[in-house]
Amino acid sequence: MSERISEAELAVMEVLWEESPLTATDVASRVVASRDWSLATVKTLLSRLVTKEAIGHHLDGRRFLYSPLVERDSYVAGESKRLIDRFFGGKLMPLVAHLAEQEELSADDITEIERLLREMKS
Amino acid sequence: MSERISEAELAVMEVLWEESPLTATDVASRVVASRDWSLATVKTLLSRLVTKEAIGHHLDGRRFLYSPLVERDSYVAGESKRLIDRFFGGKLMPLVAHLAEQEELSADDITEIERLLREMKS
DNA sequence: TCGAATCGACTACGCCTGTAATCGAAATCG
DNA sequence: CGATTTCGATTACAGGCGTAGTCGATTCGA
Repeated sequence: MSERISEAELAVMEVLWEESPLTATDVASRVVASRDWSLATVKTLLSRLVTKEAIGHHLDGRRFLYSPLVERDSYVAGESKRLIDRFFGGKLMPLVAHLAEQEELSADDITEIERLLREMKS
Repeated sequence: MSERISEAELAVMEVLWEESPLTATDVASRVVASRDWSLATVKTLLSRLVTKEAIGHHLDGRRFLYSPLVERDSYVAGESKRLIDRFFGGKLMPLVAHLAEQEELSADDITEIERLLREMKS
């Protein structure tokens, strides 16, 4: 099952998560906004992602249209869980505490989170 | 500044964060509890960590004693921030919301977080 | 129709990572 | 003292990753 998606590949995934299906050229032109890559590089990343079954492609005339097979939400969930498992014994609370200590959450942030939690309880 | 610590190297860091200074052999015997590595492997990881300046060593007789140079807290903070920046636009709230949606938060977790937030407000 | 552009496939190549083995110097054991 | 163990240092090597170039086929433009 799902191999790990690398940092560079992730930039490609983000593009496809935002809009799909896209051709390799379309992906490249969108990805170039954030990374200075050649078309060839983007093509390599696309084919590696196909191999990993993170994205799929189907022929449209003589080129491929690429689409994500992995949902952003589930990928993000997996990565979040990895982090929390590795560093916080699988518990979210210590993460929140940790972040709270590090960066100061604004009073508004706190109120917002509290509201969210209250909603979640019902 | 600080190069990235790899997954395997992290297992070594965890040992040293728990107890230090330690000799290579000591680290190896502790790390073997979780990963099935040879002493040689642990030594390689130690020397790579020294190169990366994630740990330091000083001679004790004819061997080295190794100690972390990077604090666990600041490393974890960095990794957490990376994740939150990459996936949640740098804001904590969406992470909490996300985990809530994935149902990775128990009712107890929520109560605990609420208590924590209340403390933080004062 | 013929050259130019484009496509996907394949190849390249250096660095990092995981996982060790080996080597020479030193120390310890007998 | 000589043999064995133990250290750190050096070397190894395959696979993944970042970053691309090249090639053969196709299609498009003139």
